[in-house]
Amino acid sequence: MELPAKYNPAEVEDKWYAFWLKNKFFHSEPDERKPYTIVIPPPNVTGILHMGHVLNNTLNDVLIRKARMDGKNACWVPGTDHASIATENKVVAKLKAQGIKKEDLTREEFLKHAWAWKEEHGGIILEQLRKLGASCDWDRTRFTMEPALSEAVINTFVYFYRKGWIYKGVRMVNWDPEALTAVSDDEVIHKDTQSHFYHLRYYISDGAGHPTDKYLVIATTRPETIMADAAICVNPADERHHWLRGKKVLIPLINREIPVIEDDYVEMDFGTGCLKVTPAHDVHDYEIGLRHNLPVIDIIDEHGCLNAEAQILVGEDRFVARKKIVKMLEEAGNLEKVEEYTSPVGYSERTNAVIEPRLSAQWFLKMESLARTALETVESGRTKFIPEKYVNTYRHWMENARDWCISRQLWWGQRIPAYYLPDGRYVVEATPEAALQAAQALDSSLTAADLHQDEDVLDTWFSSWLWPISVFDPEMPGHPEHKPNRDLAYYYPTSDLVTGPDIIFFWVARMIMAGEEFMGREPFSNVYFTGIVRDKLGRKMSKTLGNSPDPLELIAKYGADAVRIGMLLCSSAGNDILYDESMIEQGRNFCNKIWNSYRLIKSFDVDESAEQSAAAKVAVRWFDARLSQAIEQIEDHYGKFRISDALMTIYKLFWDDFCSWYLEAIKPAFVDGRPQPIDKATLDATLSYFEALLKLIHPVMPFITEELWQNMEERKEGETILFAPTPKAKAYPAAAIADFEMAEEAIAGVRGIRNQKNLPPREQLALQIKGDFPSETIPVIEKLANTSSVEMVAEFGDAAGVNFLVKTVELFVPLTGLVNVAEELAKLEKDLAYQQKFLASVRGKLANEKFTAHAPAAVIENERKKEADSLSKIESLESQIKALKNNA
RNA sequence: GGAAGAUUAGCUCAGUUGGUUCAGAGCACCUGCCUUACAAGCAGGGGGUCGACGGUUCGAAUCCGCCAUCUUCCACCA
Repeated sequence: MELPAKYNPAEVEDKWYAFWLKNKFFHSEPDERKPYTIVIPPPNVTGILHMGHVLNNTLNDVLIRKARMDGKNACWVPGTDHASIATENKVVAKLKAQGIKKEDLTREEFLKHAWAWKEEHGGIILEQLRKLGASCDWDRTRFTMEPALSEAVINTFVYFYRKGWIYKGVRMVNWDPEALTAVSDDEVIHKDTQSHFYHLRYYISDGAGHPTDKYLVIATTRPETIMADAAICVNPADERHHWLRGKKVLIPLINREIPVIEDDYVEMDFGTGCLKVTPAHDVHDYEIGLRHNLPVIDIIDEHGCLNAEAQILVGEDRFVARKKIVKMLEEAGNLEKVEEYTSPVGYSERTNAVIEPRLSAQWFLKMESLARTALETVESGRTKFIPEKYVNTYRHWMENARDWCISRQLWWGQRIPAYYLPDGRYVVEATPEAALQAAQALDSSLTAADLHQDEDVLDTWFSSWLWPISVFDPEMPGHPEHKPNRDLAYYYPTSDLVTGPDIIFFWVARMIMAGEEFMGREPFSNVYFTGIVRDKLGRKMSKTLGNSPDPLELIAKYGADAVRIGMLLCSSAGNDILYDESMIEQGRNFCNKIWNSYRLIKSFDVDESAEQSAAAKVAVRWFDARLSQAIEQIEDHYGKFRISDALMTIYKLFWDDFCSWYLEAIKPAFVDGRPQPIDKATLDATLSYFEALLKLIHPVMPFITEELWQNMEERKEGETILFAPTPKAKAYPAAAIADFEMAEEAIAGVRGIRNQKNLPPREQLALQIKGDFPSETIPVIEKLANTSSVEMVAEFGDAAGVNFLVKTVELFVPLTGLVNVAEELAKLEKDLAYQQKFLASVRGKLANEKFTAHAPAAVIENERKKEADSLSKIESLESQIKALKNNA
């Protein structure tokens, strides 16, 4: 079959992926081999593939394919996350577009819509991962809200509740008025926001609720909350305000009387030194309120609008109310001044709504003990972080972990298994039946209809923290006495986790907690943190900027292998990825290079009786060694998770060493316009090298390698490169590599002269070598430098020509009539000057007694060698200069 | 405000315990080539005071101090 001159990925990718699937090559079952396990960071069930996924899953796939070829039982478990807030938002938006309001639906009706949405959009992203070549065990696909995994979540809740670590409490939470739910501290993003600082006058009350003419001034950014004020607070040490002791002041506009109190919390030099205390709408104010027994007056409803408690502006949105009340205050004479002010404001990570601190009843999980254990897991090195710097971040968070607010006021998610009795007491049980039984133990007259389940669902992370356990054995979480099933016993702990540092607390830390709690050990050995994919200007990829390319379009345009290469080329661990499409072009070019090298090899005619040429013999000896050397380097890189370095090593091995040097050296010559046949020994060696290279690059480029590997020879039914063992390094003679490098430099020297002198490539040159040179490599030099003769000589004679050095060996190309003596002299003298300076510095070092006294022997030895080399080079340069002058 | 990390070629990054001729790689760039696998290619080439200053040392890109700039994380003074 004739191979086209360009590799066409579209034709081969689907074919081989289907072949892999049909043969269930990705499927893993426990056996006697060593397991290598990865659980996918589950993408949002309704998400679509973006560049971050491409990076993450390419890395995952490289690791899993490498492990598979290393003979391990590789298992990559895929799945999706129900992503409660994100998904519920999408469903609400979709319903809104259809004119349906969530509030008009019952919980059951809404969930029906949500499940329908999930059925329609869920799993798209998993299909997309196949295009990328991800070798997931699709038979093991999981979903965090599938029945078994939901049960695991509920059991976990019950478990921690019984343990006394889950409690219900009224707390100031971060309220997202758009998603209508509390979100955790970690889901709030603080951004500096331009706003105003309003200075307001509060008049002192005469004791009967009437203003006197004395007043104090407070500064606030939130004038719309004054109706919820419970006090004015000053620092007890602030003498400016001592006259206010025991006084009461009137809230502007509504004239409610509140006391002036004193608390150290107030900074004297900030604002006016007077703080309005609004316990219902500010975390710190709430704490001051607790200390001083202040009433909590809640004037903002769940949508962020003022409620009846506010008395004025009832029903207005908080930001509208702010504008209106400023005007009202101004008219009433209470507005002293307005300053421009930039302050940090919390935004919801999900909806970008301004977070409203709000008091509400929520469920919490105590973190103290879990965090302590999980910190030890990482500090002891049982779980390693790559790069290591994230251990610091992790430690800091773990040492300051606050209790985890696990309830969310949503419907899409696992509903909290707390059941309320009519009298307000509640029971926590895994099922309604168990709950009824428990409730009847409290009050035997109760029936199922009397119980009311908590309306809230659990934070999504409360299910994904079980992921490395629940994907294998969902009965394990919450049941420490349960005996792990076969899968869990075999695959847990997983090997490596590849994820972004942005979810180190959300997910990584909590998986470690759950792993330690339920399995008694870490969930993974290594966590490889990728960077964030940015555009080439360093900006985050976002829909609004439109700087996020569609990975599927890229795959269609360049091929999946090229996209994978492109992502890996610009990614080193822990650094952000500045994505640039030219990287993917480079990947495509590499595919093409591999493709064409194969076309060349395939074009060889073999002559069984032919002798191996001298050049081929040298090249084979060298590449054999070079391959082993490169394999050692590649393994070393993989071992340190330096994936892009491993890739670059293979890339150069393939392109530079194999194509540019080896193939050029063994390529049969043309005689009378026809290529000569190649000898069998060389062809066999070449094919074995090519196959080794395919195997080495397969984890990164699965498609083209399978295509060519299958094309190389007739393979058995169901045979695949996926399980071909990773090539192993053999012991090799270092001299084979060093010798060939000398030849490479000699060739490059001749080519350089040709280039400089504008000599046509066809014109043959002569070459003379003086010194200790590996003469067996001469046939390669003759071939690749296009020389008519290469001789080892004792002296160069007196012909005109150009000299150059390889290490300390002198080489000479006679070039009668083409040499510009002045130019050559200048060049030589420049080299000489450099060498003399270099020699002087080396000798200076050696003459320094402190150096010879302190430096290790090896270093001194090396300096002496430098000195000798330099001397010999100087001698050679001087003789060249002399010869050139004589010649002129 | 606190912490961590970064700063090396035009760009993205390596550079391990201070010592090989150590200042590197890939891309980009420049010059010459449509040479019989590949112009998505071949051959050759230029390019950096290792952020600034000071210190330790026989010797510093590497260790220490300080400053500058950038990134991220944590906290939020109304």
